[in-house]
Amino acid sequence: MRNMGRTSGDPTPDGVPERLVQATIRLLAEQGPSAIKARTVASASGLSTMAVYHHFGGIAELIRAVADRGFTELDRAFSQVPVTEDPIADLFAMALMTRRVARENPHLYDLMFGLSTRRATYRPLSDSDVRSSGRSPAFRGAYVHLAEACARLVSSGRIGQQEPEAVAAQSWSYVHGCITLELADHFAEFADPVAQVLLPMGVNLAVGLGDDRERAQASHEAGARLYDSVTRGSEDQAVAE
Amino acid sequence: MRNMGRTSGDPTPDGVPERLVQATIRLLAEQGPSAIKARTVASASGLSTMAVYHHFGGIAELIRAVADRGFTELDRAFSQVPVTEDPIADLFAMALMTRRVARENPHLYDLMFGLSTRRATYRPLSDSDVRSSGRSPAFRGAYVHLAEACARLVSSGRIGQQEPEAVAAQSWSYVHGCITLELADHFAEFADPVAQVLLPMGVNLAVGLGDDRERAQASHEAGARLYDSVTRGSEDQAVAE
DNA sequence: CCTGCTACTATAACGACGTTATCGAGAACA
DNA sequence: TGTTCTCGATAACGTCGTTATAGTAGCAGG
Repeated sequence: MRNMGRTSGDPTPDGVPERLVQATIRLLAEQGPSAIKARTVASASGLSTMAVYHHFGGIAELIRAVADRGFTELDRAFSQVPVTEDPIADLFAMALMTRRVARENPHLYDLMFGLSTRRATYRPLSDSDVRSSGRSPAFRGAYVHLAEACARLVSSGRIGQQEPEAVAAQSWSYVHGCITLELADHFAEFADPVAQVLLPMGVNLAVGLGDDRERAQASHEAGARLYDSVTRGSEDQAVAE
Repeated sequence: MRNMGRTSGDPTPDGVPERLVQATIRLLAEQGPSAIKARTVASASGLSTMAVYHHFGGIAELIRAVADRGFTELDRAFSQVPVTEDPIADLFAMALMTRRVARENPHLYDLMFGLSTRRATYRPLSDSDVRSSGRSPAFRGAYVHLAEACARLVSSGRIGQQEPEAVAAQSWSYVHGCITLELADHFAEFADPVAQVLLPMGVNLAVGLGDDRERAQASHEAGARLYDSVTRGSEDQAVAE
């Protein structure tokens, strides 16, 4: 609650809050949200339950910090996608990145976009952890990647003249909907949900936005190659253990 | 757990399980998921906590029954949409219906599609409440409306020849993504998320699937009229209190 | 050295929760 | 009437989030 427990060094801080957040993320991935208890995360971190309350204020704030960490990881995943001359390929690569992050910790993704962690509690949310527009800095860091890619797409003239925010909202809705339904096992009838739903739907959306089908199809393949090159290059460097 | 507490009368059964489910739904809508406790739903139903365990087995099963009731309401909402000669208009009306159900009880919608209620617990899910394909009968009842509309769309020849299941998955993903992001306040920048995101994106998806933009636009307006006629005709008869 | 202060943590406790054991009320039936 | 069963109320147990209390370590000044 007071400071971060570290005097210097920004990458991979080894402070107590960091240990609590990472232990919570690990419990979330291994045992689901029902395993997140004050005593559980404390003992998994080698600490007492008081550490949770001194550094975060309670379990609710811890969970919110964990969800925010999820957006930080999404931001880092988006940062690995290079900016090419094909905005739709970039968007496809970001879609596959989002799916990778979601599948690495489905419960964390559920926490990031669920309602229970936002306004469920009685907080007036006028605190300092919510800065300018009601969303956390980590969230906006990830969102600007999407918004900038959509802005590049509109300014390229490849699709019709329309608001970049609307394009971003549609792209985001399509990816988020696909991922959520896949995580909830609603795409069990598809052997390869990416090849059968996510990517064809992206091509359809691009065509609906005004792109040519051939170019959209080519961007889909370019985006898949972009994703492969990025993920193969870093090869589980994001896994912390 | 044993019977339904009623001897006859299928519509609006007044048994104890029904009272518990409706009390839970009401608490969910008014105070969020954190208000769902055994003592809370019991006292809200004028009963003791034992009623929950006699009829459901525990809070987890109650919540699952509540989520299933959500699909029952979605099924009933879809049943109110008539089958016209314009499948895309029908799909637009169903999309608006889904958004209406979701906004009537956002936390219930979150429960229906979240991960926490499915495989979070340690159940092997080989029970009898999951019948044929891993989904509840109520879910499949709602889903067939979507699947049949997509089958009508494909067989109409209006879009390209493609698998109806893929069309259904894409339609579902798009609507579910839009609704989820809107419920999580991620569309706060849009004054009218329906007119600015949901409906234009539906037109784009229809165009991407192979429809003409003019016909898709006309179906969008026809679907909106269809939705208005249905909802204005029943006018809060679904609200149980 | 001791003293006071700060930052943080462990221990123990309190109230609330999910769950269960036990028992009583009422119906069905012989 | 007696038996059995269903069902729900009461009370209890263990766990949870949270808090009060007390303790440890480091540091400044004497």
